[in-house]
Amino acid sequence: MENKPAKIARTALDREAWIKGALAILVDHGAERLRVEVLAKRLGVTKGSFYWHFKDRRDLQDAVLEFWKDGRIRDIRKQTEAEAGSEAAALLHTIEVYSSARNRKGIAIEAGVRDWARRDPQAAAVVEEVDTERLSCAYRLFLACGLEAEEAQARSILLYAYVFGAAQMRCGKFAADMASLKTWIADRIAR
Amino acid sequence: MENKPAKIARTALDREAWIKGALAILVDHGAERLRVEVLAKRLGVTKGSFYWHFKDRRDLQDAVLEFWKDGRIRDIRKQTEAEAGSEAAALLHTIEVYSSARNRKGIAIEAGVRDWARRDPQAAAVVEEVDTERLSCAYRLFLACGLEAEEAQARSILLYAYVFGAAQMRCGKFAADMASLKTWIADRIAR
DNA sequence: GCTTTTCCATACGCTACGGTATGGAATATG
DNA sequence: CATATTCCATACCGTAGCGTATGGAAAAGC
Repeated sequence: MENKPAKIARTALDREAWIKGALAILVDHGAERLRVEVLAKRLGVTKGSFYWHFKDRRDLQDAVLEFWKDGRIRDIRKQTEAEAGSEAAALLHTIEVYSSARNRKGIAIEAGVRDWARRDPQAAAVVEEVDTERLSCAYRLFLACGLEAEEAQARSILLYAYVFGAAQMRCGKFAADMASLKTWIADRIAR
Repeated sequence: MENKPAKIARTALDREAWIKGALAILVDHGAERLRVEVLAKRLGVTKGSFYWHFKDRRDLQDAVLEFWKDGRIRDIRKQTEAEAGSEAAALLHTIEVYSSARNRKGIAIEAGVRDWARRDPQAAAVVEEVDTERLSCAYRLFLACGLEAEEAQARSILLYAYVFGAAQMRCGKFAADMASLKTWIADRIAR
């Protein structure tokens, strides 16, 4: 009936702290479970605090989406920076990063947002913006590799469809050694 | 000797009618919105009826998953039946069918279940069973095409990762003429 | 015709959650 | 020191949904 701490010394929360907590819930329990009171409890406060920082639940959701969108667009631009001649390597690197186990957290958030987008128009709009940006980045790299416009488009789509599809599949019982298979696949897509 | 008038004329509901209704809700609003009272209202009855046919909400969910699994396994086996020599065509046909707009309903249900599986262990188990069966079917076709075991595995995974990834992407703003791009991609995967 | 079984309605208690209203403690500010 | 602002707690209302208990009508069985 006590035991309030469970967290470090409480400093004042700001919007970003709430957004970070919201992302954690998104990962652990999905967008549907992103509830005001649940989030407040997670942060060790009550919803009285929440409604100080946000107008309502929708306000938080929009803030989370905006935060995610900005980060993803910054990231894809950084990942696809390539010096002349190293564009093919950048493509393989991008596939690696975006489907790597060491990017677990990012993939989990991605899955949560993408999942969210299926029922929420605002989330869908943000996902489409991010997807469009990513496809454009890959497209530029493929063009720089000397491909024709149409093949560059097709490969870009194949690249991202594979990456997101793979993250969603359960094929543990089908293939044991994923690593070498992924290498083969990445090559098939990018070269 | 039962008749099955669609909705208005009140005939006694059976388990399957509830399951079909549940699938409709799954498509329209997602697994999270698959609620007893909502479903009952959709079927024009009250939940008093529901609890006669099902023990509880979980009982319905399990029934829906079982129903879906059986259908999907029957379907993939049928789609990948191929006479000797036409295995490559069967592969292209499979890609076509599973990513086609004329399979809209099936894709929508698929998305709902796959989405559901992210938060529900029972759903996850069923999805894994279905995925494993599908991968095995594709794998057999690739082998019959003369590929080595490892490449057949890799292509099978690429095939399904692409199909499900594509269904999840929003690339309307990126590419206008999807049809020809999809043909190119299917070829890249299966040949 | 009477009883039993089938299928559904109604009513109830309970929990979770969104949003509001208001007070209160801590900190900053003059 | 006094006041204002910031940040959060508490209390409350309203709705949605789960599961149960019970009754009732209609069909099936005898």
